[in-house]
Amino acid sequence: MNNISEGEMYWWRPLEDVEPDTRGIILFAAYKEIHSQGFQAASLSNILAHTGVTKGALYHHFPNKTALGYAVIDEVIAQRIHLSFIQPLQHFENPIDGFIELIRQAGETFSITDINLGCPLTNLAQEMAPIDEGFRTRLIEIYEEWHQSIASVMTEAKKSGQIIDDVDPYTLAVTIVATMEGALSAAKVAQNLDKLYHAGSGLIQYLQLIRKQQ
Amino acid sequence: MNNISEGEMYWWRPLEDVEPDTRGIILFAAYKEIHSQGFQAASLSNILAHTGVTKGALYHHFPNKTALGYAVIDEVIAQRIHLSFIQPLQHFENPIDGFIELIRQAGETFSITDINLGCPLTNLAQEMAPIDEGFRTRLIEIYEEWHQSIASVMTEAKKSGQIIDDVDPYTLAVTIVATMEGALSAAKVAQNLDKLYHAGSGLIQYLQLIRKQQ
DNA sequence: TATAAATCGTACCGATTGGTATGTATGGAA
DNA sequence: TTCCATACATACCAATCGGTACGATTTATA
Repeated sequence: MNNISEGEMYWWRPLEDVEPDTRGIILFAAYKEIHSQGFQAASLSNILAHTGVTKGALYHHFPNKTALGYAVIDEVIAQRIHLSFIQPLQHFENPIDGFIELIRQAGETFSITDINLGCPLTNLAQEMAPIDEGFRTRLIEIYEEWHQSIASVMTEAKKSGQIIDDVDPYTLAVTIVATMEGALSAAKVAQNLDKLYHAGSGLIQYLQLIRKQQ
Repeated sequence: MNNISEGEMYWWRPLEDVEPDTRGIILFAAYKEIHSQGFQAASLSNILAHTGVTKGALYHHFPNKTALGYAVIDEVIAQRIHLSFIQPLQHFENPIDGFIELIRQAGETFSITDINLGCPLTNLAQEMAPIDEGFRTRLIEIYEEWHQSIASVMTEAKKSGQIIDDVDPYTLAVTIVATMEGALSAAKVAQNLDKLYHAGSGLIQYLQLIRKQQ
């Protein structure tokens, strides 16, 4: 019931403790570098310096910087969004309660480091969507899956009479994600959690208001 | 009432038709370059190539690239946010109706170019807030003014019994801005206006629900 | 008109960038 | 043992970056 296992929300931490091969080392170092610096400002030299891997190894596993960026999305970011925000939806018995709990947990689980770095998905989307179509298609795919997952949960909730009739599930899904991302964005700029709490409780109020009273 | 004069919403267009001096030419070219490329990726050479101004002129008016970026915020972006989003609030006689109209007009006024480029405030905030404190302080100042303006309007609306009691004006303000920015962000990635409409109507529904029925 | 200050133009610089060329070490298949 | 692909390591490259030095020219002031 609405549980998120500990630590999954932390964006910069490795998800698994298996000893990674060279490719995996590069990939996660690139993820961290891109997350903190952005893709364009991400320096291959920095990645190599942090890992001890040489440039020859990097260009053996990835044809160029762009391909490395694509791999980071496909093999790191997509997985994290799925694990932290999409999978938990499936365990909701009541989506309104579930979302409220999800938002509350996010407020508690996010560290100030996470806030300052921002959501890796939003960061990359904002930076790279207008510039590179390969990035954009990969990123909208993640967003679309997220939207659809929320929408389907809300459709079920509507059928079972948990939320009021004049709510379009997909519209609600897009709105929820937009507000959550806007909240994280505001917190990132302010460098504290207050804005996150405010926008979070505003979103919770919205959710409470669309709940059908019986 | 609730009118936004035409064109003000368009982000890349000059606001006034006065013949600008060299400094003004550089400033607006820098604004466009930064808006489309981001600050770090913004190339001084590009700005010079687009304007015909030489590097000597640029470094006569601005000590370095960072100072140019600060000036763009102080003298271009702040003005635009104020004109497009803060000033219109003052003419609301009913803030709920006003906001709904503001959102509707935004949906009609924004061009696809505006959407693809994204909100200049959000773009800079996301990119530069974690990196440069000078950028960050300038940007949160704009956000804070925006939040406070909405909050004060909502406080009045609450006093006059237009919105329900269990609404905190400042919380509402942060939520509205977060949702609007998240909506623009989503539309930017999707490169179409659908997501903007969805998140917009979701926000409108929220505003309708906090309206006090009499 | 003389002088100083403001406003540029041009040429150059060191640093960093992503990318490449080429060498070497290793491990399994024939 | 021979062979060959995989997996690196090292050295180098052209391009671009922000920034500076300094000369030239225009404008304001006295």
